[in-house]
Parts: sequence; C-alpha cells; structure tokens
Amino acid sequence: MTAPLSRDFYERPVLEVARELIGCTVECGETAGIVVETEAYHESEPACHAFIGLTPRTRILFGPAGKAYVYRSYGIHALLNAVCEGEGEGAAVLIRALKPVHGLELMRTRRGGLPDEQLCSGPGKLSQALGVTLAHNGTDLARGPIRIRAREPGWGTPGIVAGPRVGISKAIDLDWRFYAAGSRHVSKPLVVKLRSSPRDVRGAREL
DNA sequence: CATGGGATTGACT
DNA sequence: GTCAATCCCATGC
Repeated sequence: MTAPLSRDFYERPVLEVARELIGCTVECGETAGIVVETEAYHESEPACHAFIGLTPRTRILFGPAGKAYVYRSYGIHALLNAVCEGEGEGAAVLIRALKPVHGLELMRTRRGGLPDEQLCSGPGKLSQALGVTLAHNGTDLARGPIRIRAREPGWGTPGIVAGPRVGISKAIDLDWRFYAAGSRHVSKPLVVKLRSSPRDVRGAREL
C-alpha cells in the first residue's frame, strides 16, 4: 500500500492534479476504490463554485490544498472533491468514479446489491458506497477519515482520455473531464470515441 | 425572509 | 426518452 498523497501533490495546477489522481486509491473506513474518472474546476471559469468568489460555501475551496470539499447536490447527493492550487486560489478536482477494490460487500449493502461496475460509477454513487457525507467537508485527505493514496508504482501509467465535463451548463467547451481509457467503472457510456489515441500504455494495469 | 437553481440518480413511460 | 426527489446556499427584496 502506498502513502497518502501529501499537500504538495494537490498544491499544483488543478488540471495536472485531475489527471494524476487517475489510478490513485480513495479509502474511507473499510471501503476503497481506484479513481477512474475526475473533473477539474477552477475559479477562472463559471462552472466552478469558486467563480462567485469567497462565500461561506466556497471557503474550503479557497483554503489550503489537500482538503476534502464535500457539498450537497440536487438536495440529495454528497459530492467529493479534492481542493487544489495555493491558498487563496479556488480550485478542486471532483472525484467522479472509482473501481471498487475493498469492502465490496459493504458497498453492495449501501448501494442495494448492484453489480460491481455500478457501485461507484458516479460522484453521488461513490459517496454512497464509501459512506462520504457532508460531515467530511474540510477534512484532511492525507489524515482521514477519507484518505487518497498514490498509485501503485508497479502498475505503469494509466491511459487517460479527456473530454467535456458532465452535468454543467457553463464553460462546456473545456475538456476538463478525465477518465481511465477502457475502464468499465466510469460514470457514463463513452459517447465520444477516443479523440486521440492514448500514449503507449502497453503493460499498464487495466483500471 | 422568499425564491430559484443545481458538478445526480433512479424510477417510470 | 422524461421527471421528481430534496436541501444548501446565493441572491434579491
């Protein structure tokens, strides 16, 4: 098992972090999964909550990197983000899908006995499966209760595809969604075929 | 204080 | 394909 990612991993351009989080492991309690899909958000574009500036809600986004930003979506779901960039700069990576690796039985209990590919194949679903709630907002992702660990070194660099973000109405031109090429655990059927072939990833572990 | 709009999901036609 | 559920928070009066 690798070490939890420290603050300096997150204290970088949010697009870099969004790409590099693919293949890392998110754990919460007895459950864990490998990140297969992310989206980047930055205060400079209107789809980001931080676009409106510093408010009680966006306080976490403008704070130090490496914290969890968890907010309620559509009155129902808790969505998990990792705060990025330097203090005073509002940015975060939304974790959108995981490949379940630990605690699958508990995940099935929480998710209604669905097949493995549907346990964490969406931002609301993975929060439900891992037990992530609003109470985790502002907690440190290196210390827990939610932890994100680095990629397993032996697995190689995963193939990563970029495309438009899901479920937003502003800044839809930005290809700030990233997912593991070929993964069966991403949140949507892949409508758009690979627009560019991923780099040579032969030998990389399938996510 | 009242209103409106979601970084979604699952059930239903 | 359509649509309701449900709540936090930003905004405007």
